[in-house]
Amino acid sequence: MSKDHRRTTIVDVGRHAGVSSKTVSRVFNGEPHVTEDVKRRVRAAAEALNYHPNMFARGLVQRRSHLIGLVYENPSPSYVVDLQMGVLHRLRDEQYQLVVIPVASVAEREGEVVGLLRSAALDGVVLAPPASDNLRILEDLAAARIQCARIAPTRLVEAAPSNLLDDVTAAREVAAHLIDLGHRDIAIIKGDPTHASAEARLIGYSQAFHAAGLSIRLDRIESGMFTHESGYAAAVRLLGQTDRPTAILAQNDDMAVGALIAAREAGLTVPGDLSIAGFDDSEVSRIAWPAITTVRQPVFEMAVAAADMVIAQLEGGTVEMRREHRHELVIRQSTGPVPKR
Amino acid sequence: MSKDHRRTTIVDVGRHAGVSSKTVSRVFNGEPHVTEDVKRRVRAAAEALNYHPNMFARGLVQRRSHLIGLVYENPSPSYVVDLQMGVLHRLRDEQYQLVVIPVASVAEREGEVVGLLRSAALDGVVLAPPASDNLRILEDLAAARIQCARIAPTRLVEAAPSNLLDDVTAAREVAAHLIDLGHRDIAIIKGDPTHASAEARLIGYSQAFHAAGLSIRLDRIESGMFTHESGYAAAVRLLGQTDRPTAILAQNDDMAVGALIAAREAGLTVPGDLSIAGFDDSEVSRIAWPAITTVRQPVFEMAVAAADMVIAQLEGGTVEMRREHRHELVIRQSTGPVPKR
DNA sequence: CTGAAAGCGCTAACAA
DNA sequence: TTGTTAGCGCTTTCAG
Repeated sequence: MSKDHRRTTIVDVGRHAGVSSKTVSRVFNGEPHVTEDVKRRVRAAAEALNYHPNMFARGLVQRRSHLIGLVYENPSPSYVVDLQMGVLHRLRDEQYQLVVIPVASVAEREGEVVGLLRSAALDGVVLAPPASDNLRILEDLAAARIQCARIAPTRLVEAAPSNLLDDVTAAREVAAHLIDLGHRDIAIIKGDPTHASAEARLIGYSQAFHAAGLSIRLDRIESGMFTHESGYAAAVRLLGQTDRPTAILAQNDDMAVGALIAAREAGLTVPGDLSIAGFDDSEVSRIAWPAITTVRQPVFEMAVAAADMVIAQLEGGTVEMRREHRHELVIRQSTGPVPKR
Repeated sequence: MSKDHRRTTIVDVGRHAGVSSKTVSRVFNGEPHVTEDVKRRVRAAAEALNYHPNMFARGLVQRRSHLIGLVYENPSPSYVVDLQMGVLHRLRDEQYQLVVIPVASVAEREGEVVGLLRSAALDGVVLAPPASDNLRILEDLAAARIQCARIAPTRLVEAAPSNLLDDVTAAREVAAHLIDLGHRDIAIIKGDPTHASAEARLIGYSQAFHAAGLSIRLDRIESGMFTHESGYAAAVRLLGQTDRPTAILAQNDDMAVGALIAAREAGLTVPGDLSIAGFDDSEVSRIAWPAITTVRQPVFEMAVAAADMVIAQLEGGTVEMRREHRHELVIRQSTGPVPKR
């Protein structure tokens, strides 16, 4: 009755079409040396029998799953969305599917990550920060022969195909923008310290400060985690002080929005009383009011390029080992001249 | 040299541990009747040989990929994020991976969807709207023996495990809220008409209008696509008229935010000159300024429950066939009393 | 241009 | 408690 009647296989299709199973295989793999007539008959038979190739059997011999992973940590939803959309954009109309691999804390479980990828039989992965900077993961990946491409790594750039971004310069530019507006007392909300970009951006800020002859005050640096809430909390701490800064540099847009809300609750107008700048140019920076001054990071484009690099490796084409992406200062309404005393 | 030296298999592990391959298989599958000592030896051997099970071989005999798909259309990023986070939350620490299957237009390619799932060898899928309402897809899924669970379907509720939401009542409640505030001229921005919820919400609105003795004006209904931009465009059309409405009901939060921006550009204050309400309670509704009055749709919880239903089917447990989820009117700052003449 | 045989790495069913 | 045998459905040789 409910006996699991065997799925239809290439053998069935072959019999139905009057050819051998191997010929059916040839047709389905687009191999040459098959008569048009045979092709047609095989296709018709497959259609009639509702045949669908079995990925396991195929994968077992070819060692290919046609699955590509995207490894990321979770902090900023808007960043993750851009990332995914980029990879999916490149994968569209391509014979690959995307498996999402969120990792709670790459730093804490670097040893397990590749095991996970391996057990999912992924052909390749796109590594977003901070996994893209993790040496252990790169090594394990190589050992497991899983192809990869990296998004915004900050070191070991030659180790694997990389999509680079000049975080330091970008950070310097936003900071310089605030300084140009006359700000001298600028606070910083740092991102998750396990992400190398947190350090890189801090360096960029400090270069701008230095160039303007400003000294960096450590008590003006608060730590966040790239999340909305952490940005809010950090801003509350900064604005609670009696001598509050006149501007805040947040290391991403989500934290900048958090700071914006904290400022609003503290009765401060932005940018009248306080200027706020973010980083990323994610959707929230445009939706917020006032819209947030930020640095555009071409996340979508980097994700497209990374997916492209993975596919190129898989298909054996020529692989671009590094690609530089350009940032861009985006001045919106959240930054303005320093308030007069 | 670069000869692809054979991967290590259970046979190798068995030899190394002095047992048969079947015993190794037993250990790796946690089957009973294996001595502790043997287990230990096998584990050690596997470790020493850096053995990793081959998913293809396993899948070939067990017919299981341990892959679960999430099928959705693309309109609202915040909705998709909640959806994914919910499914991933349930899958965490579970032996399943998530494959994301964005479909540009379910209506246009309903015939291809299941073929796609099939070729990715998915064990089960979570269907988000509008796929969750698509009969053809449900049928194909059944034929392909792919388990599924649905998010917010509006019909054929018995056809497959469903997570239900009372869209009509929810819509009626937001509309009633505006009417209570004194609004009599309320415009509507509809969502994508291929999503059944667009119709359901419109009906809810109209019931509230009717109960208040208001007639629904067709020229006050604009069509959007659930996207930010479409909401903006629709609002521009509505506000361009000389006798503009005093309130707007947008069928989701992204479109509400679009309307908010259009209002701002038109020099209108919200809610002073114009009230705006959304739908979903997605993150943007909280971030926007003023924060948007909306109806909370427990997307995350529905996604968790749907993933749970899929897993239950896969593991052969008892499967909940329907689960009702509660909405909640969330009043924020974007709605207020009707402006005085 | 097409087919036959062998085997990918694993587990189900049975035997010992 | 452990091992043996026989495939799962496909592709890779190698012959015809």
